[in-house]
Amino acid sequence: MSEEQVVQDEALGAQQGIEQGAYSFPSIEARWPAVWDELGVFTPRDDGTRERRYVLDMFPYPSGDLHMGHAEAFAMGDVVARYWRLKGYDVLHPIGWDSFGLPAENAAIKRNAHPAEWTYANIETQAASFKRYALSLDWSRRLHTSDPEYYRWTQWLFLRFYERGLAYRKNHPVNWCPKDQTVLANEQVVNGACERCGTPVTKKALNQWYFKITDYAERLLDDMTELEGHWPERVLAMQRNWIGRSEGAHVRFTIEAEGPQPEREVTVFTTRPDTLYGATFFVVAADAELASELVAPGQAQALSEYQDRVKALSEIERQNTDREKTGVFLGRYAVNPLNGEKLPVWAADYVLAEYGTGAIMAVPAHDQRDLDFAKAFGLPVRAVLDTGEEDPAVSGVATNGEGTIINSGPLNGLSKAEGIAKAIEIVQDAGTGEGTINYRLRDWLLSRQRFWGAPIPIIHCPVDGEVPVPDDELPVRLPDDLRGEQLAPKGTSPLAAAEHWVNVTCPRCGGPAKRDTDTMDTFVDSSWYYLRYLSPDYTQGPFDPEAARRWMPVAQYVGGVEHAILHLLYSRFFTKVLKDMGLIDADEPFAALMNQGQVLNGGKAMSKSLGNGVDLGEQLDTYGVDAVRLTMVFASPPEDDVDWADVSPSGSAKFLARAWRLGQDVTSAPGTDPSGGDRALRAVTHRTIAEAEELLDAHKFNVVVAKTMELVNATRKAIDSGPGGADPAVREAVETVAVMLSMFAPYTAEDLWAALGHEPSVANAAWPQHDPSLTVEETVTAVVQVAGKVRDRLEVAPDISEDALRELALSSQNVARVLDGRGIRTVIVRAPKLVNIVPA
RNA sequence: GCCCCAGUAGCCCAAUCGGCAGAGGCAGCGGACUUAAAAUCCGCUCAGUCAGGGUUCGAAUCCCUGCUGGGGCACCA
Repeated sequence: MSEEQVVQDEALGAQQGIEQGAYSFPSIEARWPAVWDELGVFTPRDDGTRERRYVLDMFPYPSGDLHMGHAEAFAMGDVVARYWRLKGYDVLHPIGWDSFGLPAENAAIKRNAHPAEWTYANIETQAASFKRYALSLDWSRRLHTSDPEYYRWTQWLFLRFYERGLAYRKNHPVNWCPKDQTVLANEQVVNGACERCGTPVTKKALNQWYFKITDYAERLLDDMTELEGHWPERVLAMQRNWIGRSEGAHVRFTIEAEGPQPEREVTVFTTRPDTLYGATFFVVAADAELASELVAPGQAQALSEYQDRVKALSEIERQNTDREKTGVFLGRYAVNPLNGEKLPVWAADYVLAEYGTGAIMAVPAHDQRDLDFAKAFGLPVRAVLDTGEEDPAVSGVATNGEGTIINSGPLNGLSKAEGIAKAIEIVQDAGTGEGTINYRLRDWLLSRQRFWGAPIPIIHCPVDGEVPVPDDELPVRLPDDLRGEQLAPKGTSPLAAAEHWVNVTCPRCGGPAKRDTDTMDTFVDSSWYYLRYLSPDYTQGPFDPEAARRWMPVAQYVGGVEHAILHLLYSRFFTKVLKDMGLIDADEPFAALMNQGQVLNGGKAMSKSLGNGVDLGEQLDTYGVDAVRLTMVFASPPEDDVDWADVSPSGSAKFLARAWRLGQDVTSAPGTDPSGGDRALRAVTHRTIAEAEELLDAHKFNVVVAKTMELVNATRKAIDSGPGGADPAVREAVETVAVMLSMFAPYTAEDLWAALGHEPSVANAAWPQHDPSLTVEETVTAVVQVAGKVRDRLEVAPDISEDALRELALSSQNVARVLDGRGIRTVIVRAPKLVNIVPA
């Protein structure tokens, strides 16, 4: 018996299994998964016969079972995947797990186990839940980032980045979470606290690995223009903000010799070179090496005490912008290259070591922070910009807007913009500066002192220094004999304790050497997983470049807005590097992005601490998969939050039963020509199809559900009190309902499709073509307004001429009565819908 | 403090180009069916669009101001 035959027989069996009468979601849910698997409905053909579309949901982290948030996000992605499949695209919709990460490690410590045990057990639980949830996924491409066959390629990519100078190590003060005992990227510090556990972050100087994402700042920013209109505007805004491009100038100031200290140059970054003449002092970041280098011997003690005070502050205190300005004079003077003026050099914590050059020229008259500092230490304030506002020295309010430049020699009389251009010209000619662009973006700190991640494939040799692990020795596997307490955070990586693992011979000189004991940030794993799906078994590289050419970029990416910066920025960075390596053609990984909203309960995010969580499994048991999915989609537009207390899964279940019952009332045979069917119902059907297409393209899924409900209502009416269930239009309508529902309620739709006498799967049905001749109204209601108020309605032909409509409107009794003899000033005609008569 | 988004029936939400404020659902009310109830079916009620001003023949829609809610950034020179 052929495989096809088996499938058909099973489908037939399923069809016969449908009982007349009640809609019962448990039996429907039991009927179809095996059929879908058998048919391979959701495996892309990848043979070029159809246009390819790649739909991707952000892959889950395996912490316990799926929750309501997953249910929402994946329901949305599945609508897109299923819609595109109906439209005839070859859809790739894969799934996998982001399975490295801290929670697994913490669980392992608690249970004296290996993180893999907890991780893979949770993955199996989630996989089963995904299958129950009837997502149209291609399971054959499943991946887990913690599999050696996956992280082998994460390590391979690290080495390619290393070769290109994009991965490097430096000793530097970094964000440190005292609780998780690991470093954090800037992106993982929220309001001075650890994004994950909320512990206030401290600074610690450590030798750490970085990716040089700053090399790509400009492209990351510029290429956003091609995402415009396809990504949520706020995500683009957040990324722009994070990259933080600002135009200005580098200006070199000479620091005069002082005692044993020689003369040297220090560069500042400023966005306002037009105010150079207003500089009255000079400030370097207190925590930068520069401060210690510059300080005159007599002030060294004072600086050191100040630095201790600054270090004692938590990041939260430090970031409080209301704080009094503090600082210490360094006993040195900087020479303003424009006017030769000597400016005292101070160290202060309001200047950030990380931004610009870590040194600024202070222009108190036109910068509020500088002004606050000047006031605190009695430094002079000189206005060089006349903005018409009160003198900042008097008002205490810095004037930073537009104005005319004064007290500034060659810049006098110029506007702000002219002054900036002129000042840059002057310093450039003098060789003391140049126009430049500065970015707020910092390099990505990727090393972590934790166990459950991809080991950094570097060997440290006392002779050869950093030596990359040769490609053919990848993956550098995690040792599998560390468990429980051995994994506990101690400030250095737990891997350091695995001596048999750490001690190796140097690949270059053969001498004794040690492995790098840090692991990579899990965001490295997730920065390229969308490529691995394209050729999950490929062994010649992280992915088959040919497959990437066929499928990239992702046509629709779906996920939460919480990744607006982190994951999405990193993935964009990886894509650009891979393009530079010639491995892919795409500049951007995700052509379109949809952020689904959160699922709330009673106005609040669900959380354990609030005790207001709604259990997904219980919802599925009570209302059925389809009702939960439909509720998610129908509640609001995808990007809006859904408050589970405001919606009605029981209502959804009722509707699905109502739709399903239609199938039992269709008495015509499959394949019946609808053309002789009830005209009114056909009009509703075809209008629904036409509207649904536009609405789906605009992601207004909730409205598509509403339109489907209308069609169900109209069909019910046609059956009960219209032409009856034998009318061919009724079959056409119910078939359309089945196709529409297949995007939101796959089980019910499949059952309905079978009840109509069709072979599975409805997911393979073609998108119905709407017939425009059926959607044309025979008459339309034209509204007649007098002075904007509706005074009459006329039934007219849709193609009525303006003149004819004007005539009709003007002869209306109601209009004459309202006008009451007044003259007419003008008549606006918008045929065929409206006439507005404006009285004199 | 700065920036962005959103405010439409009791509630969730619709409303192409500026053209009848209402598609759908929840809740509520009434009716049919039933010995009764559930389920099902049918029907009904409900706002003038956060407030104020402007543009327009005409504004939920465009502009300005404010209020409320949500989000982002926050000593970034």
